[in-house]
Amino acid sequence: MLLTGEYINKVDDKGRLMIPSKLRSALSSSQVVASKGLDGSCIALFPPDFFDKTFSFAISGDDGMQIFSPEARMFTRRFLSSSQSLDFDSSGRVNLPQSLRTYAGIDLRSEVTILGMGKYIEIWNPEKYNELLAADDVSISDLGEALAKNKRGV
Amino acid sequence: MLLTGEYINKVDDKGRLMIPSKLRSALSSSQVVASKGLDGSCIALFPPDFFDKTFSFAISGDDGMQIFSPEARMFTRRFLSSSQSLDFDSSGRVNLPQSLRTYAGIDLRSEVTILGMGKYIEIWNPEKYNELLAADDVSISDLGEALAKNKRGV
DNA sequence: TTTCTTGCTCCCACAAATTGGGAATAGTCA
DNA sequence: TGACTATTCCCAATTTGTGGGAGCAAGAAA
Repeated sequence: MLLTGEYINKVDDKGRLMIPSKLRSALSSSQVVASKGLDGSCIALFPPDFFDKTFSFAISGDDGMQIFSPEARMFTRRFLSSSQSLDFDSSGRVNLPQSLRTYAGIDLRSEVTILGMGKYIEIWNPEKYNELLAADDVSISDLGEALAKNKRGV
Repeated sequence: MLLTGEYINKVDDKGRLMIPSKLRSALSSSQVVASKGLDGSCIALFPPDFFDKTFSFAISGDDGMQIFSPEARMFTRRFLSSSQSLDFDSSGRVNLPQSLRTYAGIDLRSEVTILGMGKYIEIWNPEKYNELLAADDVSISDLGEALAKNKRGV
């Protein structure tokens, strides 16, 4: 099921964040893998099976040869090493690790923007998120048109 | 069946909006997908199959490779992440998510303009809608002529 | 003009989601 | 080793969401 919707929630004073129930039920898993986001300073949460399928090529690869690839090693260092799996507590909250919170600029007791990105979730400091949107002011319509064209071309 | 007509309805104090029965019956579905509108700050409601066909290319697909496209990620963030599917309740109401209401400037207990847009529905803050119309005062006839010419050209 | 039907609004009750706090466990430092 | 701090887990209270129903209004038919 697709993860969609935009939500604003607050990190509590223990570093816990409530994941909205709509996202939780779309996840159909009591775990997520948290890591640095691919764009800018945010936190990404992946369903475990999607994470494995999508990123594990960098470390394993069927033949195990990726260990001789400098790019794969760098990707691992910059991205995979920051990832860890998190469990939901009985109220649907996850404990965001200190290191990722620092990376994303998310303090205790602060608000965050939670984005359903289809296959995964992004968690943003609201100000940083707005900066990202403002930095790139192509209209939604133009962006979609370009993408659709590109897709047809491929 | 085409979605047509212009209606004024009121959002109730729980954020629910009655969709006029003419639009509901033209939809022939007990669900819609709500998202940010493509022009300006409004809410768009799409029949689910139309939405999937038209927009979800950026997030669906089992290969997950779109996750490595920065453009696809940006499109997802700006447009798809705001989308959620909504069910009609037994009285023909849908619950407009807080984030979309904020985006469109629609408060609880306020009036909205509902537009049948052929394949989909737009929901506007009436003032913003009037501003849009006023800002772009090309005649309907000229608009139609330009569109028709464009179509032939392609 | 009256009656009937359908759509709409408002209100209430139940269910689920969310929040906050407290107890227990694990970890750290002196 | 003991005390202190941090972390995890769980429970209870509150808030919010959801669905249903009654009543009103508007329009159609007789």
